[in-house]
Amino acid sequence: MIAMSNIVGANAERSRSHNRQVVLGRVRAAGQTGRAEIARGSGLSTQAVSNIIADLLEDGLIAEQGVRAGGRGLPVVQYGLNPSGGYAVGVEIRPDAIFATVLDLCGQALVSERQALGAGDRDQITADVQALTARVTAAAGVPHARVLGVGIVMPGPFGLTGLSGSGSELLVWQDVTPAKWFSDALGLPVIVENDANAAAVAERVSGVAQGLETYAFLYFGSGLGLGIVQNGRLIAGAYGNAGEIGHIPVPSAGGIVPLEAVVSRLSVQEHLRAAGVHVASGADLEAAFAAQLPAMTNWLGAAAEPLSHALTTIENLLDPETIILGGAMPDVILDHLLASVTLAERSVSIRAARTTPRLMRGASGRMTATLGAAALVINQEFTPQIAAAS
Amino acid sequence: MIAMSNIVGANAERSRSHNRQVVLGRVRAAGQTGRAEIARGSGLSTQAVSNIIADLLEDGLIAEQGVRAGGRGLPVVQYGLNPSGGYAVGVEIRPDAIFATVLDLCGQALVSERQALGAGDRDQITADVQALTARVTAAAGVPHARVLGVGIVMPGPFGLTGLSGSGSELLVWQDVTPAKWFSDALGLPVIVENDANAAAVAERVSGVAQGLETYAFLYFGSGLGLGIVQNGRLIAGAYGNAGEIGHIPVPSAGGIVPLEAVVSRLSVQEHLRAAGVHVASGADLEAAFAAQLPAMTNWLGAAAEPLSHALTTIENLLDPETIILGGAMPDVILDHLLASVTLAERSVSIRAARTTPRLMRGASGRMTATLGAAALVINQEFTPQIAAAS
DNA sequence: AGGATTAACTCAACCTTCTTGAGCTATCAA
DNA sequence: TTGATAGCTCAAGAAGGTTGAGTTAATCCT
Repeated sequence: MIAMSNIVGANAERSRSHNRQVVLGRVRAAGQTGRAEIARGSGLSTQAVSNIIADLLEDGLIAEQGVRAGGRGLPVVQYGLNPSGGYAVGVEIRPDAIFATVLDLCGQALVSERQALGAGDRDQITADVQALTARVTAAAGVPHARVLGVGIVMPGPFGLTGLSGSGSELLVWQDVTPAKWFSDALGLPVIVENDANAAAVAERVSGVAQGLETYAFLYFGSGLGLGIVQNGRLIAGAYGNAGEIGHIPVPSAGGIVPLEAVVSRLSVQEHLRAAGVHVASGADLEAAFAAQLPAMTNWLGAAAEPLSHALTTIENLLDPETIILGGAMPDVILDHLLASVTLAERSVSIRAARTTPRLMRGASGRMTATLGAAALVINQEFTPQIAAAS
Repeated sequence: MIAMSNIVGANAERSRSHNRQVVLGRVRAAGQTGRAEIARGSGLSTQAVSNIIADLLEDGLIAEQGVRAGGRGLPVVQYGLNPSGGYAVGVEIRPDAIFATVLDLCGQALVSERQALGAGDRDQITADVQALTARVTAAAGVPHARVLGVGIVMPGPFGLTGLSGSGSELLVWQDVTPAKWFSDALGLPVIVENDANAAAVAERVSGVAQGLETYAFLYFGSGLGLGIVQNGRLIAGAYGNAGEIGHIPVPSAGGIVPLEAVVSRLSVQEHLRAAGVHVASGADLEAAFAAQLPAMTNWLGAAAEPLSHALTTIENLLDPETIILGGAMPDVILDHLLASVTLAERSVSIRAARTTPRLMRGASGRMTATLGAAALVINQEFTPQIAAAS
């Protein structure tokens, strides 16, 4: 009668899988660590950790990294992640092209490729994704058995919502679950997410959010999205469309507009076009910024206030450790926005013992969504699954 | 080196506890159900479910509720929650008084009491909470062994933040974890939350959010708070202060103000006071509304737009199944607000197949936070814990 | 009406995984 | 050199879920 989320019971096998991820997660978090330390931190017995370590060594996911003497007692045999123990493929499907990349277990990018997208029909896209996946794994010299999975990024929102039309290219997927579809086509586990969520996870796997469990990523795509991470997990919303921050109302020039009407790549492009400047690429934007074109300066000035309001809203609604800005916007422009916003003086994010800044720029650059697609897979290796919705 | 959330490894015992909660959760969700149905839904074997059912029967948490024939095969032996199998105490600490209530396992309130609060020092409060807890359980005739735990509600935000001063009475707790403190004092498991979060859970246990997994509760307290539930779990933020929606900037009368400056109980009280009307209680507010005092009408008119913007923000950031309005505000006023807001025409919450309204009024009335305190305990019985932060 | 089919549930043996406690070993401190 | 400390392994044990055969009570079909 009442729907229930797909929470699943535990058994010995699932416990082991869960514990494997717990152990792997602690190895990653610590950098280098020994059995006893993991056992203390995870609530498992030393013996259990020992057995799992043996498993992980055999699978090549971790490697012995010397011995730490330091204190009293038997020295610690240390283990760390083995970057070549597993790889993830990230695929980003944009309207005009597909990007793909390969990440190792430590989040290092090995190769990245781009392929123009022809007709937008589903079978063609599927074939292109298959071909590109094969190409990047071959180029990286990664054996198929070592590929942990494929992350795929498509712009949201998902399903039929009041925002459809802005995400219209998604309509071709509506009779099948994209993750299932691609998993069948590729013969690998597949995770599908929107660009903002992927970008958020990218920063956790190899960017400025390493070690953070709760934060938000404000992603400049065609519009504006927010990837929300709480306790290391993405907040999806009831229908997978959480984080559509582009549509929140903000004050601008005396009126109220959707945030992405004044803070987004499309918005700056239109602003420049109205002034007779045509920008197509990120380089064009960077040039316009460097030249201090009045249209660019105006746009930046107009963006600061609505952006500040959005940041205040994020801070007070989500209480993140930090907010990260990134995506398809040149770093210099992101830095300028970072410097020009006013962070609220009344906010739950003001605390004496802060260790991270309230606002940061993402480290992954323009490929952040593609990297994030792969990072979703890597991140899942470290994120225990029992009791989590799938 | 990198902090890690307290995710814990699984073992046989913890698996059993997890599975118990899964089974109990399914019994609750279904109302009445049999072993095989639970097994199918939970990924456990019939035998495992059978053993757990036997446990739950012995503990009195469920009871046999007849047999369902219907289809082919052996008729289903059905089980449902046994309301008298377990109870939860809810305590709400307000600046001037303490409220307490007892809820049975089905979320039914048995007794509620109030006690004036004298000096605000910690030991006095603790003694008062102890006394009141003993009083309500005695009044409800609940044996100590059947009390599952105590939920305690104190106004947020927690810790030292940029909002301190508004929640200054919390400062007395800062050298000790309140949950640990009260747990030691009461000899029972204790959950501490803020009022908005408790109210959100109250609606899930016995209000309009039954069966919902992802929603938000906009709580009128002294200020304004938002309880955010995702997949049946509260979103706390990095420091437990998520949902401080009162501080998000909204447009009002041409300017930008914090939401709770125009939409909150304090705001309406000040608005009326400025017009010479003194309101102290909810009944006073109701009278002012019934009398259609101009000050009240003005306030309602002025509240609609900022509230609408806040709702649009919630919808697009969190993609909830619904947003619930409730708390310390008379139902008639909440209903008026519900009717007067304009829900955005561009929102991820617009979908063809909606089964719940986008906006609802809470069912728990003015005691919602106290009930919610107890509901936190009840809710925990049904929420699997492995892999969840504590 | 009566056998076939279906589905829920139980029983008992088995399997996986974690825990426990004894024992070994390498380091530091006295 | 000896004792204390702490990491780690070994082997036995315990907890709990799974499996497959068997029982029971309905409906379906001839």
